[in-house]
Amino acid sequence: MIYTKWPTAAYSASAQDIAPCLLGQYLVHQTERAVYAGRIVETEAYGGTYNGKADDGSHAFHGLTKRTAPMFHQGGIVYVYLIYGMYHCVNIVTGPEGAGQAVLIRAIEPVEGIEAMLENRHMMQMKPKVTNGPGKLCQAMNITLAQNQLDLTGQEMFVARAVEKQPVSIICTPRIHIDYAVNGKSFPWRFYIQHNPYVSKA
DNA sequence: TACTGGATCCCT
DNA sequence: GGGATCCAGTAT
Repeated sequence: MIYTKWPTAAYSASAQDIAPCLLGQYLVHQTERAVYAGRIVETEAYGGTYNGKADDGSHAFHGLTKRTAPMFHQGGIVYVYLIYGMYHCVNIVTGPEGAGQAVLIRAIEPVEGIEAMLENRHMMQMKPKVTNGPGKLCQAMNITLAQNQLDLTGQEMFVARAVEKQPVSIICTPRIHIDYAVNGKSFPWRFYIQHNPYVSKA
């Protein structure tokens, strides 16, 4: 499959603006073993402010640290982190240098490399649970800390344009699993494609 | 040097 | 509803 890569300029806007734009686009990870590609169906924006309140649900809220450094990079790189000691989450860094913003990819619909995805997930047949969650899609697409800070203008990982054959409805809700965030808990920064079976539950 | 808890997942 | 599993961040 031929993919048209997003240009650097596409990552200069804020996370909350880019998060819904990523829906329907392809996330591609090219490895020696397989080319993984998935249609992004669910995202969450992190960082910045909403109604004048800082996003205390973001890793960037406490400032630049060793772990969160990629979030403060200029938009257009990947931020991968280890969660609960056993899973990984992949984010698209956005905005100008120092902004501390990123879009978490919460779910994808497998497009290419499906056999390898099933192997990575130890599953025998295609089901939504293969990639309907941030940890699941990373395991399926073999995304680990080895991919942290990758430049999205490179060949290994990138976002590709996709033309939607039919218009899709985008739903906007508060984000998931950030009850610890006093302010950010209610920010309407989760976006997903309505009725898509690969969207995570909750 | 010790402690705490998490942008999750899976099984019970 | 709870356990797995480990490291960054924070407190001693």
